[in-house]
Amino acid sequence: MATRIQQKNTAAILEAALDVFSTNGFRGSTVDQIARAAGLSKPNLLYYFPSKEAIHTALLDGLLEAWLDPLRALDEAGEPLSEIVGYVRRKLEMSRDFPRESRLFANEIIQGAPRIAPYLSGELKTLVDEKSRVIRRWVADGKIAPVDPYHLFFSIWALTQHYADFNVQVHAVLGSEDIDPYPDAEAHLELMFTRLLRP
Amino acid sequence: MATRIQQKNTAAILEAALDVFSTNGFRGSTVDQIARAAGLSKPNLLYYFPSKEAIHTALLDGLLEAWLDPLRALDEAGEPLSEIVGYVRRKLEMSRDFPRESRLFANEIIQGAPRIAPYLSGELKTLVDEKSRVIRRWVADGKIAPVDPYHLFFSIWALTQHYADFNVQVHAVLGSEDIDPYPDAEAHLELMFTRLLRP
DNA sequence: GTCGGTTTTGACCTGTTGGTCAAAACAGGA
DNA sequence: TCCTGTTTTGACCAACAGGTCAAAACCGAC
Repeated sequence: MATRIQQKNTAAILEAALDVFSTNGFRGSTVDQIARAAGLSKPNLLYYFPSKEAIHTALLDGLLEAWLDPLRALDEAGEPLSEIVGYVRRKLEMSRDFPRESRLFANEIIQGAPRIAPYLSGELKTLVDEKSRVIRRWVADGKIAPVDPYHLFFSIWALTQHYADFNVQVHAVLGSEDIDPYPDAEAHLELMFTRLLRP
Repeated sequence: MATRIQQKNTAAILEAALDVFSTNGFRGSTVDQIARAAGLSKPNLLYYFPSKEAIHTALLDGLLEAWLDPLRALDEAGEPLSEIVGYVRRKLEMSRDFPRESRLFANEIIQGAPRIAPYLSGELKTLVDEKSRVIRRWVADGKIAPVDPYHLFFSIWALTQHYADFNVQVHAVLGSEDIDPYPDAEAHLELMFTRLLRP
């Protein structure tokens, strides 16, 4: 249905918008900014998306879907500790490979989640509830040390997303733009959760 | 020097601005919004602060000072594990008692720290470098388990600030606006760092 | 090449925003 | 009470932002 030009331009717009929205927030971004970054004129951009809001929504919709995948992959049948550490690793990889998406999400939540509150208390909560039961079962079976499953998940999110959302601070404190904090971060997080959960 | 009226109004403005900036970011906030929240007219507000930028700067300056205090209190002469757990506890209390300040800071960092980059690689880095040496000494003396000091601090910041910055998500996932997540959070974090650092 | 649909653009409109200014209202001490 | 400095305000401005529109440019099938 969509022509080649349409595909190319909508992709360019979403790419540019991700850049702009993730560093300036929704209200802090302008349509002109996005248009320039996408190499289009403002009216031309508005030919592809009816409004600034629509671009933002399109980005969020795409993001929220992908956001849950790593947690979905947490397998009750697997070896508990390595399942959880694997989840941590996947989340950290997402932080490294998609930092703009992480910041887009963070911006949204910090500002009170005006547009994604239903998602949080809907899909997200449902999935977390479900996986929390898995964690509890593992604890009950003595396969991992006792832990509050909800705060376990909060910890994982906080720790992994920190490296994307606060990367400016991480680099400033480490003292060099050039070193890659992720290898050390991965080792550190693996250590943390292993020590926490080892029965 | 300042009259009673001046004191009252500048205080009201800063209080209102903290509310507005922390939930909307700098560009997302308007002077009118702040003025209304402070119970003043816009020109009246601009009689006390020369510009929107000036209000924001005043807030950040006040914040950055207080931000370092809990870390400064980390005492090399104390008992290592309880010093670190104490630091975690202080940071978590700040998250609970000053969530708007935390979000103001988070907004700033996420958006690339345009106005506080010097602080990050200056005062903050200096202090972290210093305290990292303390951590390393504790590790070398076998008083705590081996750990990367920088990533230890990142972990503490990420975990504690998460409860302020992402509190909407925390409450959505926990399922009720009314329960206070902090008691459980504190227990969880104490457990985490104890298990991580116990020699 | 021509023709229909697609894509692009310049000009424009409306509401908002940060900020100014001169004048009015309001202290409160002499 | 009056007088001087402080505080407050309504009216205003220029820049900017989101969005519209009609016309122009462009494309690919015939």
